[in-house]
Amino acid sequence: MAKIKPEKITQAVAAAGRLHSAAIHLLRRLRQQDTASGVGPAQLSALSVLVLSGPKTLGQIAAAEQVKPPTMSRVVSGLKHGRLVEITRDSRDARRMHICATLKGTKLLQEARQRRIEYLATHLCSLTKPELAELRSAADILENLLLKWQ
Amino acid sequence: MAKIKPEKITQAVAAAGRLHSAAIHLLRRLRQQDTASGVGPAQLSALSVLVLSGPKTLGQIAAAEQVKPPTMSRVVSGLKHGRLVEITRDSRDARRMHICATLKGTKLLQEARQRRIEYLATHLCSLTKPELAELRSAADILENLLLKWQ
DNA sequence: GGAATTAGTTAGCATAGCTAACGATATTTG
DNA sequence: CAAATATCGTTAGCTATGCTAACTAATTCC
Repeated sequence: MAKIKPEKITQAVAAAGRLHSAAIHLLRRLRQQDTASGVGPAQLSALSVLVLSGPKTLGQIAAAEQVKPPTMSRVVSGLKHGRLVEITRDSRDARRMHICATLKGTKLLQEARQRRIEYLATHLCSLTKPELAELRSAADILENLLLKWQ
Repeated sequence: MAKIKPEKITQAVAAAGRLHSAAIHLLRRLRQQDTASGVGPAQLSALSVLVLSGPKTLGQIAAAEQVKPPTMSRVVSGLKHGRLVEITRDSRDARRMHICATLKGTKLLQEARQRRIEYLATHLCSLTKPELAELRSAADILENLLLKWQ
């Protein structure tokens, strides 16, 4: 590990505390919009993986959601029961399953996502343009960092 | 409602989408650090309200956590069982209870928070100073907005 | 062919969310 | 003052989501 200036650590800790708090409070608000979707948070989140990144095996979704396979097994079972996903066996490896969002599932997720984004965007409109640009840029920096750190 | 330029709405929606995604991915990472605390997420979060904002009634914590009273009743019961909070009756209104973090609860929360913040700060150190400053500023803008919007 | 590994499931437990219904206490009102 | 009403919290009972341990089935490795 490279040596890091103490000054930078101080700044990083300060930024971390604020980011942490802001992210928690933001998501707590947006979560309220999800009740309209009629599916639970875990199902909605798993569905978003499928819709945004295409078909996956059960293990892949579990890894993406940072959850153990038995948990995801039940979540997927719920999605299947609601006809939000379709499941096919892998022709080469019969242990694996390919899980794919149905049209109904895709629509449901996009509507849920739109509710969250519109709700947030409405409130963001009370900011100035430079503030908005700053938020967008900060979100990009953070997403980029998260991609790297695993 | 005041009229808003279409251009601004476009910017707001773009910022909303990125913020949403960044916040989700960030908290998903940080959440992993909490297993070390030995208490569930709802208990930890309720405890943070008490430690950061002082003693509260059950209804106040429920409102702060955006949860219904029966849910918070059970969460507080768990905290009490773990001796993380202390409960006293209101002398003026016997229906109300004052819930207060114990020393043990305060320590536990501060350690849990420190694990999250240190973990995040370590990774933030790979950013440049201007990027760090931008993140901090964005978090401030967002927190300020969240305070107002209720 | 047999052992080890891998993918997913089942069983059983704990935590957390909800609504409905209840008890106890305060407050308002006739 | 007494009765109706409102408020605060709990209990009961449901669903959803997280885990580990133990299992089945399929594949891969020796």
